[in-house]
Amino acid sequence: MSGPEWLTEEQQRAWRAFKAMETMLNSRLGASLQREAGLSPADYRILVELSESSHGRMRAYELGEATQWEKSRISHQLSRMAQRGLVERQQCSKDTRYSDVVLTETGRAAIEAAAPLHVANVREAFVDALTSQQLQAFGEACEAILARIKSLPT
Amino acid sequence: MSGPEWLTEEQQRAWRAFKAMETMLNSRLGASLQREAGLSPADYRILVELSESSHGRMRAYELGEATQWEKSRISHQLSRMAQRGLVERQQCSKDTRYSDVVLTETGRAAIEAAAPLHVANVREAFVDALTSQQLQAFGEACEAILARIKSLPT
DNA sequence: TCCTTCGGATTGACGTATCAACCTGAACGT
DNA sequence: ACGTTCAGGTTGATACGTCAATCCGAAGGA
Repeated sequence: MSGPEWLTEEQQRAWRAFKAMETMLNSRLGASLQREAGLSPADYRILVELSESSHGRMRAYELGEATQWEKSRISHQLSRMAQRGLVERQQCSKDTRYSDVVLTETGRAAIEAAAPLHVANVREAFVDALTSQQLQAFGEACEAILARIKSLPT
Repeated sequence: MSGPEWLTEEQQRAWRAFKAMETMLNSRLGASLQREAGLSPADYRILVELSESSHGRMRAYELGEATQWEKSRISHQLSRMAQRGLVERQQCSKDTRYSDVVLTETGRAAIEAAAPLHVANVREAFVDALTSQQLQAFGEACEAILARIKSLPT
Protein backbone atom coordinates (compact mmCIF):
# COMPACT_ATOMS: atom_id res chain seq x y z
CA MET A 1 0.00 0.00 0.00
CA SER A 2 2.41 2.65 -1.16
CA GLY A 3 1.33 6.23 -1.72
CA PRO A 4 2.45 9.77 -2.29
CA GLU A 5 5.21 11.12 -0.17
CA TRP A 6 3.06 13.42 1.92
CA LEU A 7 -0.27 13.28 3.67
CA THR A 8 -3.37 15.02 2.39
CA GLU A 9 -4.70 18.06 4.23
CA GLU A 10 -7.32 15.92 5.90
CA GLN A 11 -4.92 13.25 6.99
CA GLN A 12 -2.49 15.77 8.30
CA ARG A 13 -5.19 17.58 10.20
CA ALA A 14 -6.30 14.39 11.91
CA TRP A 15 -2.76 13.39 12.73
CA ARG A 16 -1.81 16.74 14.19
CA ALA A 17 -5.00 16.94 16.21
CA PHE A 18 -4.26 13.52 17.59
CA LYS A 19 -0.71 14.41 18.60
CA ALA A 20 -1.76 17.68 20.17
CA MET A 21 -4.59 16.02 22.05
CA GLU A 22 -2.28 13.30 23.27
CA THR A 23 0.22 15.81 24.59
CA MET A 24 -2.32 17.89 26.46
CA LEU A 25 -4.30 15.00 27.84
CA ASN A 26 -1.24 13.20 29.13
CA SER A 27 0.21 16.27 30.67
CA ARG A 28 -3.08 17.12 32.37
CA LEU A 29 -3.76 13.65 33.71
CA GLY A 30 -0.17 13.08 34.72
CA ALA A 31 0.15 16.33 36.60
CA SER A 32 -3.08 15.76 38.48
CA LEU A 33 -2.10 12.24 39.44
CA GLN A 34 1.25 13.43 40.68
CA ARG A 35 -0.11 16.41 42.56
CA GLU A 36 -3.14 14.80 44.17
CA ALA A 37 -1.97 11.24 44.70
CA GLY A 38 1.81 11.32 44.53
CA LEU A 39 1.84 8.73 41.76
CA SER A 40 3.33 8.83 38.30
CA PRO A 41 1.25 7.51 35.41
CA ALA A 42 3.55 4.50 35.35
CA ASP A 43 3.00 3.86 39.06
CA TYR A 44 -0.71 4.12 38.53
CA ARG A 45 -0.73 1.69 35.67
CA ILE A 46 1.18 -0.97 37.56
CA LEU A 47 -0.97 -0.54 40.63
CA VAL A 48 -4.14 -0.90 38.57
CA GLU A 49 -2.95 -4.16 37.07
CA LEU A 50 -1.90 -5.54 40.43
CA SER A 51 -5.03 -4.49 42.24
CA GLU A 52 -7.20 -6.11 39.57
CA SER A 53 -5.33 -9.39 39.83
CA SER A 54 -6.51 -12.14 42.11
CA HIS A 55 -4.49 -11.57 45.28
CA GLY A 56 -2.59 -8.47 44.37
CA ARG A 57 0.10 -10.77 43.07
CA MET A 58 1.49 -11.14 39.58
CA ARG A 59 4.63 -12.21 37.82
CA ALA A 60 6.73 -9.49 36.28
CA TYR A 61 6.12 -11.29 33.03
CA GLU A 62 2.37 -10.92 33.34
CA LEU A 63 2.77 -7.24 34.04
CA GLY A 64 4.75 -7.00 30.85
CA GLU A 65 1.99 -8.71 28.90
CA ALA A 66 -0.68 -6.53 30.40
CA THR A 67 1.09 -3.24 29.86
CA GLN A 68 3.00 -4.09 26.72
CA TRP A 69 6.07 -2.53 28.28
CA GLU A 70 9.59 -3.74 27.74
CA LYS A 71 10.88 -6.04 30.38
CA SER A 72 13.60 -3.67 31.48
CA ARG A 73 11.07 -0.92 31.90
CA ILE A 74 9.02 -3.19 34.12
CA SER A 75 12.06 -4.10 36.12
CA HIS A 76 13.22 -0.54 36.71
CA GLN A 77 9.72 0.56 37.54
CA LEU A 78 9.25 -2.22 40.08
CA SER A 79 12.57 -1.40 41.70
CA ARG A 80 11.51 2.18 42.28
CA MET A 81 8.09 1.16 43.52
CA ALA A 82 9.59 -1.41 45.86
CA GLN A 83 11.90 1.26 47.22
CA ARG A 84 8.87 3.34 48.11
CA GLY A 85 7.02 0.42 49.60
CA LEU A 86 4.23 0.29 47.03
CA VAL A 87 5.02 -3.25 46.00
CA GLU A 88 7.16 -6.07 47.29
CA ARG A 89 9.32 -8.44 45.31
CA GLN A 90 9.28 -12.09 46.17
CA GLN A 91 11.08 -15.07 44.75
CA CYS A 92 8.97 -17.74 43.20
CA SER A 93 9.78 -20.79 45.25
CA LYS A 94 11.59 -23.48 43.29
CA ASP A 95 12.52 -21.32 40.33
CA THR A 96 14.50 -18.27 41.22
CA ARG A 97 14.34 -16.97 37.69
CA TYR A 98 10.81 -15.80 38.06
CA SER A 99 9.95 -13.03 40.42
CA ASP A 100 6.58 -12.43 41.94
CA VAL A 101 5.35 -8.96 42.65
CA VAL A 102 2.94 -8.34 45.49
CA LEU A 103 0.87 -5.29 46.24
CA THR A 104 1.57 -3.99 49.74
CA GLU A 105 -0.99 -2.41 52.02
CA THR A 106 0.56 0.94 51.22
CA GLY A 107 0.20 0.22 47.54
CA ARG A 108 -3.41 -0.79 47.85
CA ALA A 109 -4.20 2.31 49.84
CA ALA A 110 -2.49 4.46 47.22
CA ILE A 111 -4.42 3.05 44.30
CA GLU A 112 -7.71 3.16 46.13
CA ALA A 113 -7.17 6.79 46.95
CA ALA A 114 -6.02 7.69 43.47
CA ALA A 115 -8.51 5.82 41.32
CA PRO A 116 -11.65 7.90 41.89
CA LEU A 117 -9.73 11.12 41.30
CA HIS A 118 -8.18 9.77 38.16
CA VAL A 119 -11.44 8.44 36.82
CA ALA A 120 -13.05 11.80 37.43
CA ASN A 121 -10.29 13.46 35.45
CA VAL A 122 -10.65 11.02 32.59
CA ARG A 123 -14.36 11.65 32.50
CA GLU A 124 -13.94 15.38 32.64
CA ALA A 125 -11.34 15.74 29.92
CA PHE A 126 -12.09 12.77 27.68
CA VAL A 127 -15.47 11.11 28.11
CA ASP A 128 -17.46 14.29 28.56
CA ALA A 129 -15.82 15.88 25.54
CA LEU A 130 -17.55 13.47 23.17
CA THR A 131 -21.07 12.40 22.39
CA SER A 132 -21.84 8.79 23.00
CA GLN A 133 -21.67 8.09 19.25
CA GLN A 134 -18.38 9.88 18.98
CA LEU A 135 -16.94 7.92 21.85
CA GLN A 136 -18.06 4.69 20.26
CA ALA A 137 -16.52 5.62 16.91
CA PHE A 138 -13.35 6.84 18.57
CA GLY A 139 -12.93 3.58 20.44
CA GLU A 140 -13.48 1.58 17.28
CA ALA A 141 -10.92 3.65 15.43
CA CYS A 142 -8.38 3.00 18.18
CA GLU A 143 -9.10 -0.70 17.99
CA ALA A 144 -8.66 -0.64 14.23
CA ILE A 145 -5.29 1.08 14.55
CA LEU A 146 -4.26 -1.37 17.21
CA ALA A 147 -5.23 -4.31 15.04
CA ARG A 148 -3.43 -2.81 12.09
CA ILE A 149 -0.22 -2.37 14.04
CA LYS A 150 -0.36 -5.90 15.35
CA SER A 151 -0.74 -7.17 11.81
CA LEU A 152 2.35 -5.35 10.59
CA PRO A 153 5.84 -6.85 10.56
CA THR A 154 7.94 -5.67 13.44
CA MET B 1 -20.84 17.54 35.31
CA SER B 2 -20.43 15.02 38.11
CA GLY B 3 -21.22 11.36 37.60
CA PRO B 4 -20.88 7.91 39.02
CA GLU B 5 -17.55 6.89 40.37
CA TRP B 6 -16.67 4.51 37.56
CA LEU B 7 -16.87 4.44 33.81
CA THR B 8 -19.40 2.38 31.88
CA GLU B 9 -18.25 -0.64 29.95
CA GLU B 10 -18.32 1.34 26.73
CA GLN B 11 -16.41 4.26 28.11
CA GLN B 12 -13.83 2.02 29.65
CA ARG B 13 -13.42 0.08 26.46
CA ALA B 14 -12.81 3.24 24.45
CA TRP B 15 -10.40 4.58 27.03
CA ARG B 16 -8.37 1.41 27.26
CA ALA B 17 -8.24 1.03 23.50
CA PHE B 18 -6.97 4.56 23.25
CA LYS B 19 -4.24 4.03 25.81
CA ALA B 20 -3.14 0.76 24.26
CA MET B 21 -3.10 2.27 20.80
CA GLU B 22 -1.12 5.23 22.02
CA THR B 23 1.49 3.00 23.59
CA MET B 24 2.00 0.80 20.57
CA LEU B 25 1.91 3.58 18.03
CA ASN B 26 4.41 5.71 19.89
CA SER B 27 6.74 2.86 20.50
CA ARG B 28 6.60 1.81 16.86
CA LEU B 29 7.09 5.27 15.40
CA GLY B 30 9.74 6.21 17.93
CA ALA B 31 11.79 3.10 17.40
CA SER B 32 11.71 3.47 13.64
CA LEU B 33 12.71 7.11 13.82
CA GLN B 34 15.59 6.27 16.10
CA ARG B 35 16.75 3.28 14.11
CA GLU B 36 16.46 4.69 10.62
CA ALA B 37 17.21 8.34 11.17
CA GLY B 38 18.99 8.59 14.51
CA LEU B 39 16.40 11.04 15.82
CA SER B 40 14.21 10.93 18.88
CA PRO B 41 10.57 11.93 18.54
CA ALA B 42 11.44 15.14 20.35
CA ASP B 43 14.29 15.88 17.95
CA TYR B 44 11.96 15.27 15.06
CA ARG B 45 9.30 17.58 16.39
CA ILE B 46 11.68 20.46 16.90
CA LEU B 47 13.25 19.98 13.49
CA VAL B 48 9.83 19.98 11.83
CA GLU B 49 8.89 23.25 13.45
CA LEU B 50 12.18 24.88 12.55
CA SER B 51 12.21 23.63 8.99
CA GLU B 52 8.69 24.94 8.42
CA SER B 53 9.60 28.38 9.70
CA SER B 54 10.74 31.11 7.36
CA HIS B 55 14.51 30.86 7.50
CA GLY B 56 14.96 27.91 9.77
CA ARG B 57 15.04 30.38 12.62
CA MET B 58 12.72 30.72 15.59
CA ARG B 59 12.73 32.01 19.11
CA ALA B 60 12.70 29.43 21.87
CA TYR B 61 9.45 31.02 22.92
CA GLU B 62 7.84 30.32 19.57
CA LEU B 63 8.96 26.72 19.74
CA GLY B 64 7.26 26.52 23.09
CA GLU B 65 4.04 27.90 21.63
CA ALA B 66 4.13 25.55 18.70
CA THR B 67 4.85 22.41 20.67
CA GLN B 68 3.06 23.28 23.88
CA TRP B 69 6.09 22.06 25.79
CA GLU B 70 7.34 23.57 29.00
CA LYS B 71 10.07 26.11 28.58
CA SER B 72 12.58 24.02 30.50
CA ARG B 73 11.89 21.08 28.29
CA ILE B 74 12.55 23.23 25.25
CA SER B 75 15.76 24.48 26.77
CA HIS B 76 17.11 21.05 27.65
CA GLN B 77 16.13 19.67 24.28
CA LEU B 78 17.84 22.51 22.44
CA SER B 79 20.99 22.03 24.50
CA ARG B 80 21.19 18.39 23.49
CA MET B 81 20.47 19.18 19.87
CA ALA B 82 23.03 21.97 19.80
CA GLN B 83 25.60 19.57 21.24
CA ARG B 84 24.98 17.28 18.29
CA GLY B 85 25.08 20.11 15.79
CA LEU B 86 21.44 19.90 14.70
CA VAL B 87 20.67 23.46 15.73
CA GLU B 88 22.63 26.50 16.77
CA ARG B 89 21.83 28.96 19.51
CA GLN B 90 22.24 32.64 18.82
CA GLN B 91 21.68 35.71 20.89
CA CYS B 92 19.07 38.12 19.72
CA SER B 93 21.01 41.29 19.13
CA LYS B 94 20.07 44.11 21.51
CA ASP B 95 18.19 41.96 23.95
CA THR B 96 20.20 39.13 25.36
CA ARG B 97 17.20 37.72 27.19
CA TYR B 98 15.79 36.19 24.06
CA SER B 99 17.58 33.41 22.28
CA ASP B 100 17.21 32.56 18.65
CA VAL B 101 17.49 29.03 17.43
CA VAL B 102 18.74 28.32 13.94
CA LEU B 103 18.59 25.12 11.95
CA THR B 104 22.05 24.05 10.82
CA GLU B 105 22.83 22.35 7.55
CA THR B 106 23.21 19.12 9.45
CA GLY B 107 19.82 19.62 11.00
CA ARG B 108 18.16 20.33 7.71
CA ALA B 109 19.73 17.27 6.16
CA ALA B 110 18.54 15.16 9.08
CA ILE B 111 14.93 16.26 8.86
CA GLU B 112 14.84 15.96 5.10
CA ALA B 113 16.11 12.42 5.32
CA ALA B 114 13.80 11.47 8.17
CA ALA B 115 10.53 13.01 7.04
CA PRO B 116 9.59 10.70 4.16
CA LEU B 117 10.34 7.63 6.28
CA HIS B 118 8.33 8.95 9.15
CA VAL B 119 5.39 9.94 6.98
CA ALA B 120 5.39 6.48 5.45
CA ASN B 121 5.25 4.98 8.91
CA VAL B 122 2.40 7.23 9.95
CA ARG B 123 0.50 6.27 6.86
CA GLU B 124 1.15 2.61 7.31
CA ALA B 125 0.17 2.35 10.95
CA PHE B 126 -2.39 5.12 11.32
CA VAL B 127 -3.87 6.51 8.12
CA ASP B 128 -4.23 3.20 6.34
CA ALA B 129 -5.84 1.59 9.37
CA LEU B 130 -8.96 3.73 9.00
CA THR B 131 -11.51 4.46 6.32
CA SER B 132 -11.68 8.03 5.18
CA GLN B 133 -14.87 8.56 7.21
CA GLN B 134 -13.27 7.02 10.26
CA LEU B 135 -10.25 9.25 9.92
CA GLN B 136 -12.46 12.28 9.64
CA ALA B 137 -14.45 11.33 12.71
CA PHE B 138 -11.32 10.46 14.64
CA GLY B 139 -9.79 13.84 13.87
CA GLU B 140 -12.93 15.63 14.94
CA ALA B 141 -13.04 13.71 18.18
CA CYS B 142 -9.45 14.69 18.91
CA GLU B 143 -10.28 18.31 18.23
CA ALA B 144 -13.28 18.10 20.52
CA ILE B 145 -11.15 16.70 23.33
CA LEU B 146 -8.56 19.37 22.73
CA ALA B 147 -11.16 22.10 22.85
CA ARG B 148 -12.64 20.60 26.00
CA ILE B 149 -9.30 20.55 27.76
CA LYS B 150 -8.54 24.11 26.79
CA SER B 151 -11.87 25.16 28.23
CA LEU B 152 -11.20 23.57 31.60
CA PRO B 153 -9.57 25.36 34.53
CA THR B 154 -5.93 24.53 34.88
C1' DT C 1 17.20 57.48 40.33
C1' DC C 2 16.11 53.57 42.58
C1' DC C 3 13.56 49.66 43.13
C1' DT C 4 10.29 46.36 42.03
C1' DT C 5 8.06 43.45 38.92
C1' DC C 6 7.76 40.58 35.22
C1' DG C 7 8.51 37.20 31.56
C1' DG C 8 11.84 34.60 28.67
C1' DA C 9 15.39 31.54 29.44
C1' DT C 10 18.69 28.46 31.94
C1' DT C 11 20.19 25.20 35.43
C1' DG C 12 20.37 21.12 38.64
C1' DA C 13 18.23 17.46 40.68
C1' DC C 14 15.53 13.78 40.29
C1' DG C 15 12.40 10.43 38.26
C1' DT C 16 11.52 7.97 34.00
C1' DA C 17 12.35 5.29 29.27
C1' DT C 18 15.26 2.73 26.14
C1' DC C 19 18.95 0.03 24.54
C1' DA C 20 22.42 -3.39 24.87
C1' DA C 21 24.71 -6.55 27.63
C1' DC C 22 24.39 -9.88 30.84
C1' DC C 23 22.80 -13.54 34.36
C1' DT C 24 20.28 -17.60 35.43
C1' DG C 25 18.18 -21.96 35.25
C1' DA C 26 14.85 -24.97 32.56
C1' DA C 27 14.29 -27.69 28.46
C1' DC C 28 15.97 -30.12 24.75
C1' DG C 29 19.05 -32.91 21.72
C1' DT C 30 22.85 -35.90 21.35
C1' DA D 1 25.98 -36.42 31.31
C1' DC D 2 27.00 -32.54 28.51
C1' DG D 3 26.31 -28.54 25.93
C1' DT D 4 23.32 -25.40 23.54
C1' DT D 5 19.38 -22.70 23.29
C1' DC D 6 16.04 -19.99 25.13
C1' DA D 7 13.05 -16.96 27.97
C1' DG D 8 12.44 -14.23 32.18
C1' DG D 9 14.83 -10.93 34.67
C1' DT D 10 18.41 -7.54 36.07
C1' DT D 11 21.80 -3.97 35.39
C1' DG D 12 24.25 0.27 33.68
C1' DA D 13 24.63 3.89 30.47
C1' DT D 14 22.47 7.37 28.34
C1' DA D 15 18.73 10.21 26.79
C1' DC D 16 14.43 12.43 28.09
C1' DG D 17 10.77 15.11 31.04
C1' DT D 18 9.42 17.80 35.11
C1' DC D 19 9.79 20.60 38.94
C1' DA D 20 11.66 24.31 41.61
C1' DA D 21 15.00 27.72 41.85
C1' DT D 22 17.50 31.16 39.59
C1' DC D 23 19.33 34.56 36.21
C1' DC D 24 18.72 38.57 33.48
C1' DG D 25 17.31 42.74 31.43
C1' DA D 26 13.19 45.62 30.05
C1' DA D 27 9.38 48.31 31.70
C1' DG D 28 6.95 50.91 35.02
C1' DG D 29 6.16 53.42 39.45
C1' DA D 30 7.38 56.45 43.32
